[in-house]
This record gives sequence, C-alpha cells and structure tokens, in this order.
Amino acid sequence: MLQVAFIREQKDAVIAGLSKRNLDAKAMVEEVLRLDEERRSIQSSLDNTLAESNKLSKEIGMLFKSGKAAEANELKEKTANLKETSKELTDKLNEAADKLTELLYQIPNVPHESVKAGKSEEDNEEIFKHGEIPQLGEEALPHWELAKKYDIIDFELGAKITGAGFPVYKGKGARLQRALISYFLDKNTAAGYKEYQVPHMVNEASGYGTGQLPDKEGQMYHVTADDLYMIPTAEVPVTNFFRDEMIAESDFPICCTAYTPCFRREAGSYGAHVRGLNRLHQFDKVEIVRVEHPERSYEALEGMVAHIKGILEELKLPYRILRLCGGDTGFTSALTYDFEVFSTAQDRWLEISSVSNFETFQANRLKLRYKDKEGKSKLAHTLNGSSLALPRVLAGILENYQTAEGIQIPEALVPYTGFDMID
RNA sequence: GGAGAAAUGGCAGAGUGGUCGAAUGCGGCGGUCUUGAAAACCGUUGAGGGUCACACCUCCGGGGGUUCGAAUCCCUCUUUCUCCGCCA
Repeated sequence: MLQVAFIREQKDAVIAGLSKRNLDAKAMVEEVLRLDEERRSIQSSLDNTLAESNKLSKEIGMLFKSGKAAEANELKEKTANLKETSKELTDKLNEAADKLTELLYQIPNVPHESVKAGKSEEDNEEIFKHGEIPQLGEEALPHWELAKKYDIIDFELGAKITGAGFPVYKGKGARLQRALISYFLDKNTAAGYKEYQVPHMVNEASGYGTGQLPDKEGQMYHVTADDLYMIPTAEVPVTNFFRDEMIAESDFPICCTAYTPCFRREAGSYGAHVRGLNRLHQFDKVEIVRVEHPERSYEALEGMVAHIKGILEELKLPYRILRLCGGDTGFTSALTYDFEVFSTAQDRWLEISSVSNFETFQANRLKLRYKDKEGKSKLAHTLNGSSLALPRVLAGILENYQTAEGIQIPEALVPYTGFDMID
C-alpha cells in the first residue's frame, strides 16, 4: 500500500499517476488525508490523556512509598475519569485507523513515469521484438492436438482425478517439464539468484504482505480447515521471507529464485483462449525475486529483463516485450514488462513472463526496511518476475518446433531431457 | 497426540509490580592512534506515532484481563525447545 506521508506530500502527483490507470482517485485520496488528519487529532488527545494518567500513577507510587496512603487513595479516584476517557478515545482511534487502512488497501500503486495511460491490453506498448516466426504450413497443429497426438499431456485424465485445468504430463512430456524447471533454475542460479524450495501454502499474513489479500481473495484456493492459502506464485512465500525484516544496506542486492507449482482459481475465465495450456488452475513456474536499494531498483529491473531475454534467445523462441499501460499494470506494480512468445499454430502471442518493480508498495505492507548511511530506516524496493512460466513456454516449443517427423527439442534443453525429439 | 520449559532491541542475553524503553556483550556509526589497515581506547546507537524543533504517546511473540501503575501477575492463541507416543 502507499505511504500516507507520500500521499500527503505528493497529492497531485498521486492523483495524476493513478489517472493513468483510468482511475479517478481524487475522492479516495482526499478521504485518506481526511481520515489521517482525524486519526492524528484523536491520537494527540489520547496521548495527552495518557500523559496525565501516567503522571498521576507516578505520583501515587511516590506517595505510597513515603507512607502517605490517604493522599494516594485520593489521587486514585481521579484516575477513574481519565481511564474512561482514554478508553473512549482508543475506540475512536482504532475505528479511524481501521478505516484508513481499509481505504489504503483499495488504492493501487502509482505507475512509473514511463508508463502510458491506457485502459486495457490494447494500449500496451511493444518495446522490443526478437526472433523469426517459423513458417509451418497448413498441417501445423495447436499444442493441445500435438499433446494428444504424441500422448505427452492428458487433459482428460487430469479432469477425471481433479478437474478441468489440472493436466497430467506423461512420458516425454513429464520429462520435458522436469528439464525446463532444471534449466530455468540453472540459468537463474548462474546469474546470481539463490535457489529456494518453499511451502506451497501460506498463511493469511503472507497473503496480505504481498497484496493477494484482500484484493484477490477469490483467486486463491483457500484451505479453510487450517486457514491456509495455496500459493498463486512463488512470489508470495519468497517475498514474505522478508516480512518485518530489517536489512543491512550491505546485504543488497538480495536475489532469490524458486520453483513452485502455482494454483489459481481463475474465476471468470472462459472461451477458446483458455484451451489447452493457455490457462490452468495448476501450473509450474520458476520465479525470481529481488530486494533492492531504492536507488538501484530500476537498474535491477532492466537486469531482470536482460536475463529473461537471454533465456528466450537461447531457446530460440520468437518473443516480444510489452510495457504495460496504466490500466493493465497489476494493482501492486509501478512498472511491468510482459514477455510474450509467439504461438505459431494458434497465431497469437502468449504471455510467459511478467517482470515488475513494486517500489515500496509491497515493502510498506511487509515492513521490509533497511538502515541507510545516517542510520535511518527506509523501505526497500521489491521486484519479481517469472523466469519462466512453464505451460506457455511448453506450448510455444511444441507449436514452433513441430516437424513432420515429430517435435524437436531446443538444443539448450537436450542435455536436460536426454532426447532431442518427441515422436 | 501427551507432559514440561521458553519467547526481551540488528544479534546474544540480564531483568519477577513503580526510579525499566530496558544492564551487559557483539555488531553498526563517529573519533583518537596509524602512511593506510587491524588491534586498543573514547563516544554514540531499538522501532513507530507526533512536533518547525522539543514535549509527549505507544511497543518486551499476538490478543484479552487484573492494577492508580505490567517486560514482570492471570487467561488465551501462536511459535520454539526437551521428553514420550505415532509416522513418510
């Protein structure tokens, strides 16, 4: 969430920034400032009441010590009033503070200056494009048909044992999944990211920490008996490593990578675009997460983009990079680049990675801080990106690498799969 | 699952009703010494709110309670450790 002090100091810039998300935040911002003022004024009355009551308590203590019990008891009666006042003020304070927090939770991050205004994905800017789109001819198949033809992914079997959107990978398909995970993790660790294996469920506090709660409550699977949530991405457990942490400035940059399955309810999705691997309830992803000094976070973001470019180029997949417009940028992000691979047989671009800088938006909720040179604690910046999401990379490989003899395996993956052709 | 013990500042660790936001050590920061560094010595150093700045308020795992007054007493939850049981 945004910091109140920031909203107070940069009110107009905040409103102007949020308007790029197609959001008129004027009323919300003003309500935040009003509630904050109310909160501070109640706080100050409460402080005065408590100060007086502390003073009396000290006096009572001294009187008892010097044996003046009668005077002490007299003073005790005076504290009753103060107690009542402070209780009332505490209730009012909590109410104002809760309202303020609730409202702050509803305000998205202010987009970076490079982000253009826009309503939807139509307005995203393509900033980079690479690779040749192969000419496949008439007999080219979409990946769900290739999966069936070579018996490597079984959607029906997954539907039988769990439900739609939970595929079963078989034989060389399963092996290719494992190969991709190892390959991505190796690329990430070679680039300096430390590898982690993390729980696939998180508690409520972690959900709030990274902003899945309360915003996207319905998108996560909720294990109600134990009040745990299935993770929608490794970002949630990994970023929450740093919840309530104080970091030494010398620890920057912190670079983490983790493979996890990701669970998403995808309530409201429908149609041909969710076919096959395009949209699943459970999928595999290797994530990278960074905690950075505010002055270097955008440099880090560019580094992450370059890293992912390197992987896609090694896999020889045609891809493009989009800078998301305000309206399409995620709630918590200030700047997001999407990577898309061209799916030749479907004749469309598929999103395979999303790389974002959250600036202090997550760190504020997480209370993730560092000490600067003057010893002041400041909020750190958090960033993350997929490196990479498996299903659509797999779809891209199956579709772009299909031949009359079978599906070729990209050269870089052969050491991981142990075979160079699915046939 | 049963029995017991514990949770204190960046870390370690004292503190069992008032003078405790909290000894001491480590770490950090500043300085003396040194060509420079290390060592040694001196000083300084928790977080949040609030203020122009002070004052002042809150915070000793979370929540609630007792009391004029709680790190300290009571209840509850969470977590950790030890012993027993079960187990991939």
